[in-house]
Amino acid sequence: MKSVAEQLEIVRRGAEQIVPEAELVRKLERSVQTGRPLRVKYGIDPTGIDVHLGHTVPLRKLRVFQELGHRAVLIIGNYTALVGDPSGRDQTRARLTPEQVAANARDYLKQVSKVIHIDRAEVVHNGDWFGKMSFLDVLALTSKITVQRMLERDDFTKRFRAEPSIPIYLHECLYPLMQGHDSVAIHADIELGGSEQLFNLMVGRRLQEDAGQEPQVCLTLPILRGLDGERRMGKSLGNYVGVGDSAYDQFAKTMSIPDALMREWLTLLTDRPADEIARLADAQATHPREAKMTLAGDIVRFYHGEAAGVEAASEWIKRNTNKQDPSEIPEVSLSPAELSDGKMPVSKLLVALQLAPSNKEARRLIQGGGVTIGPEREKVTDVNATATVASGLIVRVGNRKVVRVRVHESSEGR
RNA sequence: GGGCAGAUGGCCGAGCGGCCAAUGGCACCAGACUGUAAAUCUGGCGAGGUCUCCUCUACGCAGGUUCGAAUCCUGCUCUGCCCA
Repeated sequence: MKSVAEQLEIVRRGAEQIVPEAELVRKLERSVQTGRPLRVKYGIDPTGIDVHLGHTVPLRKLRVFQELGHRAVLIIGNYTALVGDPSGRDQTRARLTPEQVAANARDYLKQVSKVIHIDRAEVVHNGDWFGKMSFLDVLALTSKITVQRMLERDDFTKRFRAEPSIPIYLHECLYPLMQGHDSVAIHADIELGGSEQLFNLMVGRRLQEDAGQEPQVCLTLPILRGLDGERRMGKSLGNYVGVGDSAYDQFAKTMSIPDALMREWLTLLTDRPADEIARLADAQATHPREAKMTLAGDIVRFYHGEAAGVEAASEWIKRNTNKQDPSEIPEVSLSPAELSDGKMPVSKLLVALQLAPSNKEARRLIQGGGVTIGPEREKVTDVNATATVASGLIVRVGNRKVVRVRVHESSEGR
């Protein structure tokens, strides 16, 4: 086991706040002396499907604790998911049905296992204890916190003060209590969370103290900003890189982030040491494109392995720097019945190939000069143009969407 | 329970009887530039068509007034504020 000082340094990396840090030191000291690992809690609510890089920031920290010999306790918030955490939101979350939650939870675990050592983690569902609570138990829990305290929460305050104010439902106020109670249930030593979670984490401390437990240390991590470099990474914002994305997608998406975001991503998503990150993030020392490729490579390697990282990089160069067609062009089948005399209007072709959502949109794309056809990349300029269509014909919209046509040989339905 | 205000396209937000598929901003798509970065510029941004024009659907829901409604009236649903 590493020394307290060493552990502290590793744990601190990228962390936003550790409250109170002195207690963390004490817990680590005791752990080193007794050889007993700390219980590090991280909870997720199975509300969506895609785990993205934003989620991996705390998950990576959890992994770090595992590698230092501590115990990861992963809480699947199957019960809290029914409430919906208001944190970091300015709106009420949609509530899910228990069936959806169960399905999501399974999916989550699979994805999460790409980041943490799942076989060494303790996985618990908070429905196990919340499902058994009586109304009296709930009342006891709610009597532990005042409305005033609840309103201290930044997001509640904002919603309360907004003009016109945004509704805050009572069940949302229960969320922090539930999350806090989880800490009591599992005897957490440390709880990880995004920086917007601080309030919830602190409630955990309070409830643990109340229950006669040693309160947990709260470790918050910055909220990762998404591809747009502005807003937090999120599925609903469409600015995310999923851990389940293909190697190429992860690479390409990472390459599209604003330069200003690189330092943040390097710090939170890679294991590179601080001095190296400083060098990579300095445009004088490293060409930003090279730095970004290093970052993208790191990310892809983590999820897809060494070979995939190299391949994604060369594919990216091929497509973007050299402006060539991708190595693998998806094929789309076309029935001969759609052709007349082996031809069809280009606008309809785009719709049939699902390169445009509607005929109208297809025409706009042609007008905009975004449509090219064939190996010579002949630009289609006439909205009413007709193309001779045969298997193997390559159709492009913009620089990203490319499709190869395949015309069925037989007109038999299949 | 009562009073007042509000609900408009992915979001914000104008319009307040015809010229409204609805000003503007954001987001998004395509083009130029480029490092698929940023910034900037151009065009587009409900759907269908025989596509310089026509048709359909749409301004919370359901009715009504009118030659004509996002705009007026009635009821309903939801939200905020105030009072009880």
